[in-house]
Amino acid sequence: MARATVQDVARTAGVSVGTVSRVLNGSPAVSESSKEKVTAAIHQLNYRPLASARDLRRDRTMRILAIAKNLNSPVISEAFRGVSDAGALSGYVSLIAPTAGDPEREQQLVDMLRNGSVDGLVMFSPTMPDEDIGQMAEQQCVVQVCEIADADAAFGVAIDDRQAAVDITRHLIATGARRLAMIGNRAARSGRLREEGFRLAAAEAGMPADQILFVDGDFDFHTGRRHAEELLAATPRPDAVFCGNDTVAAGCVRAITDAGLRVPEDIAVAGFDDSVQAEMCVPELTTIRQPAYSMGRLAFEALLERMTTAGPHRRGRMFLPHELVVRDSTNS
Amino acid sequence: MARATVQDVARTAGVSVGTVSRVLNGSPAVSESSKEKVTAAIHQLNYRPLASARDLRRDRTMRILAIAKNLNSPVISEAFRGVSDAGALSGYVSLIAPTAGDPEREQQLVDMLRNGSVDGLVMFSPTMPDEDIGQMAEQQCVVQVCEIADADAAFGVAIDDRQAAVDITRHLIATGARRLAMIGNRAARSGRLREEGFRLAAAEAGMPADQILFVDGDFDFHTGRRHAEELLAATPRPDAVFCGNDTVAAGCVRAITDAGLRVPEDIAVAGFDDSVQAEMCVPELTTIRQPAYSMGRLAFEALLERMTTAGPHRRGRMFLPHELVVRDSTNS
DNA sequence: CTGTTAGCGCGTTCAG
DNA sequence: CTGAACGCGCTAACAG
Repeated sequence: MARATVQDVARTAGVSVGTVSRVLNGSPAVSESSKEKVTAAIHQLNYRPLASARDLRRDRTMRILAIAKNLNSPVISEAFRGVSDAGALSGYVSLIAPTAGDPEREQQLVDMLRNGSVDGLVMFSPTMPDEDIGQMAEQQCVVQVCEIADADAAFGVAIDDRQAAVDITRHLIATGARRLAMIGNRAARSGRLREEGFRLAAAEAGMPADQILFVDGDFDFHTGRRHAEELLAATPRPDAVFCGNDTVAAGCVRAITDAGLRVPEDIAVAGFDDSVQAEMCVPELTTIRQPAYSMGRLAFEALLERMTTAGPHRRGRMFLPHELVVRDSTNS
Repeated sequence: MARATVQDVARTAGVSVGTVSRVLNGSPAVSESSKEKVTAAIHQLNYRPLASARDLRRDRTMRILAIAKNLNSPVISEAFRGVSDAGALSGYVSLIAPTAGDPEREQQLVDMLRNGSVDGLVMFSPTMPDEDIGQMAEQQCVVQVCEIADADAAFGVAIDDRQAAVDITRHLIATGARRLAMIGNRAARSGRLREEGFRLAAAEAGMPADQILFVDGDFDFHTGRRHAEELLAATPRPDAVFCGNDTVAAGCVRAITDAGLRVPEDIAVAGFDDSVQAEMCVPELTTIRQPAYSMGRLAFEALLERMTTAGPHRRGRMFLPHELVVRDSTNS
């Protein structure tokens, strides 16, 4: 049997399509008896309003799309949960899609906003240049989470990555670190900010910039492990390593341990994100906790504002407080 | 400025909407000069066809939706990558959404197929009863990956979880295990199958069923850790633990190590999935590798068949080969 | 309270 | 090769 339409429902219920539509949309202007007949017919025909027809008519979809580089990141999936829960309260369905860092795929997903496949966009780890995001944010319903582009028109919520890096680096220094190193990720904006903070805190403590080791890589375990091996070979050997995230830190700890050295006695290690990796690691990682869920909720609120109200919208960055979590991978 | 339509494009290009539409859809029956004028107008007006209107007219969306309990699972995200890549080759955009195990949210997402928001569904970890899936698979474009319902009309691709569990349990036994234990997850179908295989292999080796320890929990680190602590308190203490997945195994290893025992000398531990956790763990985990990416690709192929051809479709289960990966968490 | 009707923007006949 | 016109399924405005 083919798909039922409002027409079919109206016919079987013995009413007009207008009445069916009113029942469907919860209009109060329907008699009890009509409502019953329509409800029965809907049930009998197993009818569902066709999304595309409804969307076309209403000029909105009640769907939003989140775009991220990958879905494995605990921070992203937690933030998306916040987006999703907040969205559900306002009747929105939240979808997500990974780009794998491919600009073409990202563009295709972003186009879903432009062509009206979704009402709004939440961008987690954009590949496109800042200007493009700024231009998009000028008129479109887009918000950013975690990674915020340098664009005036855009709105984004994140933690202050630079300050968080300052905080955790200060902790390393306060607990005895003299020769600092960092395994970072310059491909990510947050990675660059963390590097900035790291260097700021080091300079503040009077450490000569040319004695600071820095290696660049991805946010993954193998990166951490391999790059830590490089650092171990340096002379003088660093006595503290700040890693761009917990997974990298876990790789770093692994390399140090495999080399027969102790964490934190020989080398202290700090991570970032307070993901489950931080607790899985031995020793457990000192790290920075991000309020990811709240970030997601707040991002949706801002997006909702853009989707439902005209005129100028909230702009700029919203920073949420982070928290230094001290565990056993650093000295006390 | 308001959104441009085909009308606007036609007007600026000095042609009819039909011609615009033909250009848009790559029809060969358009003169070169018309095509140029239309292309220029599209560019000038920054025009994009409205998805809902196009979907309504064409009666398809070229979008598919994957539904999973959560997005953090490495197997799921890898399988989704397979779906996504295969889908892209056929022009489909793949989206994914987590249910967090909430049946209501799952239903809402499944409804997106029924109301035509997407053309097809890939189900990873269904909450709904098997009959519902079977009924849905009867007429709808749905395929399953990893977790396959007991329903004739459905199609799904996975590994043979039971056999994989048999394989890895045999390995434990062959390398000296005498008192087996398992930390499983009966909430998941795959978890139940792995338990079956585990018990099968144990029985095959002549181990009395009442001497086999089993504890039930989620597929996460804390479950593994907490339940391993229980197992350590048992008398006699198990000398091998098969865990429902790698993350649980990592928790298990952690509890054993914290208790001052050695893995694998005192207690061997086996995981499942060959996720990155297996390599992060110390010692690295013996585990079962799933061809997740291929599973995703094949699932999409089957889905495509359902979406594009009428009549009866492929049914039943498709099992892909798994692989026992022996590392240091078990004896040799 | 209800029925009728006019589009939403697009793809696709069917004439020419 | 092109234009005109219809209708996809639905909601909302209007008339009763």
